[in-house]
Amino acid sequence: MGKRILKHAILGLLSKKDMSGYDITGEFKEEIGQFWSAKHSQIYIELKKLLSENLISQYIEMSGEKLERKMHRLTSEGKKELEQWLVVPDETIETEKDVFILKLYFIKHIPKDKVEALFRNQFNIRSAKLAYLREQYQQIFGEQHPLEIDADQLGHYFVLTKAISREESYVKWLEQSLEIIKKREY
Amino acid sequence: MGKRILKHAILGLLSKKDMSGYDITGEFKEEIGQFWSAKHSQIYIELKKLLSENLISQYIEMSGEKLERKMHRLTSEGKKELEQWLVVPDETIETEKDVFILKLYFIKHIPKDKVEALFRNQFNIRSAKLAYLREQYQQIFGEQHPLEIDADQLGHYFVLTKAISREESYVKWLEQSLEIIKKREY
DNA sequence: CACGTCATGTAAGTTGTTACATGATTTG
DNA sequence: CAAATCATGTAACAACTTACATGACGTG
Repeated sequence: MGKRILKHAILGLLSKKDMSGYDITGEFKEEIGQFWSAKHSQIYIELKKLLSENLISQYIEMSGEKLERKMHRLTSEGKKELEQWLVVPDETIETEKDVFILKLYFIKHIPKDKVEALFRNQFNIRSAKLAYLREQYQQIFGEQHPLEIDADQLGHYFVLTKAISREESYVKWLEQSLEIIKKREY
Repeated sequence: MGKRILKHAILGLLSKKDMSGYDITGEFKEEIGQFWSAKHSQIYIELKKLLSENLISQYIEMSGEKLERKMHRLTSEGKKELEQWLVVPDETIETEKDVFILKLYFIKHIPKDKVEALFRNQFNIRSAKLAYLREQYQQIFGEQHPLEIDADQLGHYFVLTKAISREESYVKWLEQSLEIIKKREY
């Protein structure tokens, strides 16, 4: 048996408001997508499973004349399942896979100028991500003190600050490491 | 077509020295396992594929009287394939999945005392990991200056420092966030 | 009216996990 | 001699990706 994380991620998203498969797909392109995501093809299949497990119910909302939005709502069973899952501490943490670092492990086989190009590429991607996350933070929380943040927004606050912290640390490490590369003869 | 990352990870590991499937499994339990890993069941299958693609060759080494170690060695084709893969910059970065943060996003549905327990659990796991990584660093590099590290060890150096940096940042964020949780009434 | 987005789904293939299966070697 | 580790493999299942497939709606 797998850990059924997508199942619970969807239940969690539906706990905020009713959503269509399309809406859920969109959520995974926002901040929470920094920590979990799935493609629409997987989401539609999972929604069917959740329906058959009676954890969610479905109703149709019309978007215009003919375009159907299949909306999904947590059942009380679904809410219970979510609440139970949330409080279980995870004993193991999965490998946070990172192909760039994997490649660096084999740096011996990369020509020096190519190493610098790889670093610059990562630096650009990570910096852009960091800038985007900081902008999001500004827009949502501005200069608000964490103790004054609305309870409804607290989850969002933690996800954003964690993502920002992760990228800040990544960029810093990239800068330091590139300095070392540049100074070394190898 | 997938990105065949395990394929290239194995080619990379074999570029250092000949290894058995068991050895490779072991490597993924060491530092590089912080950034990529696979189970033995997947590794044996991948080795077969690499053999059929002529990227590696196989020979038998005896370990005792009857116990066979099937050793694998990069072919020149395999080395070429590795070197080509290493220099291609990755334009997209995959989601670094983290179930703890996913759960936190739904903090609204977690009782306050359980939140603290979840945080403490993560703190313990991450701190232990950090301590282990720092110990590894000390053992391998001691007080050595990064500019004096042997070229053969440079990949190892970057992987270790990145892992340490990641966990330091994680632990720091956990501490700050737990403080906020404790101070808030919610 | 073309293009981008909204909206849902299936099919085929790849990757990854857990469990099943077996036997040898080493160490206390 | 028991338990841990060494060593290799297969089977079944679960998770994930890419491509295929279709059609509606809104805006310039």
